[in-house]
Amino acid sequence: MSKTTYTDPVGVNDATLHYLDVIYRLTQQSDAANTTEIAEKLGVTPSGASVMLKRLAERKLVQLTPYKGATLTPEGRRLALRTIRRHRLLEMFLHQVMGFAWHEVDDHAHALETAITEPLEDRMDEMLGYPTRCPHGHLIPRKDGTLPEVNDMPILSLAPGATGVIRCVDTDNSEWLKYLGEQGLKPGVRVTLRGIAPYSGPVSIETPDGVVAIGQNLAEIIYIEPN
Amino acid sequence: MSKTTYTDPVGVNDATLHYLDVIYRLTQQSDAANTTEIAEKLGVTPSGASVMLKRLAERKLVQLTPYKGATLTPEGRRLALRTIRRHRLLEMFLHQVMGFAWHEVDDHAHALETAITEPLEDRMDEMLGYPTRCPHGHLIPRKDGTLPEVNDMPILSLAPGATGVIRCVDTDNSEWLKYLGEQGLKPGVRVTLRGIAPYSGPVSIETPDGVVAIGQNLAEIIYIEPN
DNA sequence: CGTAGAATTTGACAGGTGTTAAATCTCAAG
DNA sequence: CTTGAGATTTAACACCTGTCAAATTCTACG
Repeated sequence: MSKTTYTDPVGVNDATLHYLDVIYRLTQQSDAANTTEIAEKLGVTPSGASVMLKRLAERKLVQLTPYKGATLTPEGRRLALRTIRRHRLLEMFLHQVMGFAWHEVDDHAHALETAITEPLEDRMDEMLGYPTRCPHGHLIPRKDGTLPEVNDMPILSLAPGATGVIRCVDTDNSEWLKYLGEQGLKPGVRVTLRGIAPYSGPVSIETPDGVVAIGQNLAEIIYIEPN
Repeated sequence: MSKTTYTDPVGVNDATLHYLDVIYRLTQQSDAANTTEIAEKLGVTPSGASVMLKRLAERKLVQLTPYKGATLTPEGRRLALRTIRRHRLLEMFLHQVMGFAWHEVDDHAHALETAITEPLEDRMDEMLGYPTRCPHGHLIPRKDGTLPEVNDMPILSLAPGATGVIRCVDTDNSEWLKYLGEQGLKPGVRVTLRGIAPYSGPVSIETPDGVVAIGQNLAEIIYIEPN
């Protein structure tokens, strides 16, 4: 048997990569990722996550402050970014090449992200024309771990009357994605913010197909590049 | 987190599927797969394989006769055929859609075969036009577990002068595949057997590009459909 | 038929990832 | 400053898959 392996040096397996991925995403929004949040995202108990975090810390993949939270070390971040790059390239591939809808790709990509090999990653990148964003607009890390510079702003941070192009719809809720897509609210679409009703009221957005009104919970995941 | 799962009922994980896959292939050639062979194919020790086989037998996936060998149960065969179907569809996809060379696809497909989801399997099948064979000519099991009927014969079983179309090159040795491909000996090519030198001498095969001579070890993996 | 050598299994153990239940820590509110 | 709820960790354990070394079984040959 040939036993050629394209995977990383020993000890970096699926579970590890999923932890690093989740920690990376959580630390985008707060300083450190807490155990319970990590556990929730991974579908394990907090005690299980706690044990695993300690091991990841021993392996120098995360910086752990007990009772406070976890952060990635440079090596952990490297691996997380690699996984995220693969995830988002896969999403793009599934959408553009294989014709899956944008709300379907996350789950499939998740199943594949730790299994694909580097030549496959590179080939997808090439076939897709070296994309910088996934179908939802999230940035695809480059192979060197850097991220493209962008100017995405929450649509809710703009004043009514502002126009721009939707760049990112930031959620992993596939039903929300499906709905927003049906309303024409997806990356690449030029929109004008028409109004935000007070007291968490509806947000009116004008698209080429007309004006749509959505709740603020949905509106707050939409990011646009103002023009 | 949505946690949608596309994987099988509990307990059928990567390792299990790889065992079933290997046992299936080994039992194509002999009555039962022996422990040492299985261990070799999987890159584990015979004792490890022995332990695992006992567990697979407890789970009713293999029929085990101690000291004799293993056979698949109907359920084991079902899972093995599913994995093999996915492996061969992946090989076809990697070759036809993504442009990998036929000697490169086996390793990549192996890494993915236990990770892909059913919708992905179906979509690949569709994109490929419901192929019946992988790039090397192995049969792709149908979803119901049946296999297409074929009339493949070892080229060495024919008399010199016989002609036919190469249908299968039966090896997982990527160097052999590369070499045979370079010689123009791959599925779909019409060939004529020119001669077999005695005492394990070279085998002469005429292709549209000329006559090539290869060793009998290579010739015996080539199967043709006589015309 | 006996026996040596190969194949196989068993036993003892390890490492990874998870669980539940109990202990411990943190932090903000009284 | 105390305290109690919630977050976190620890302890004890389970399951899977593997290892190595020793015991066992099979088989083919003299």
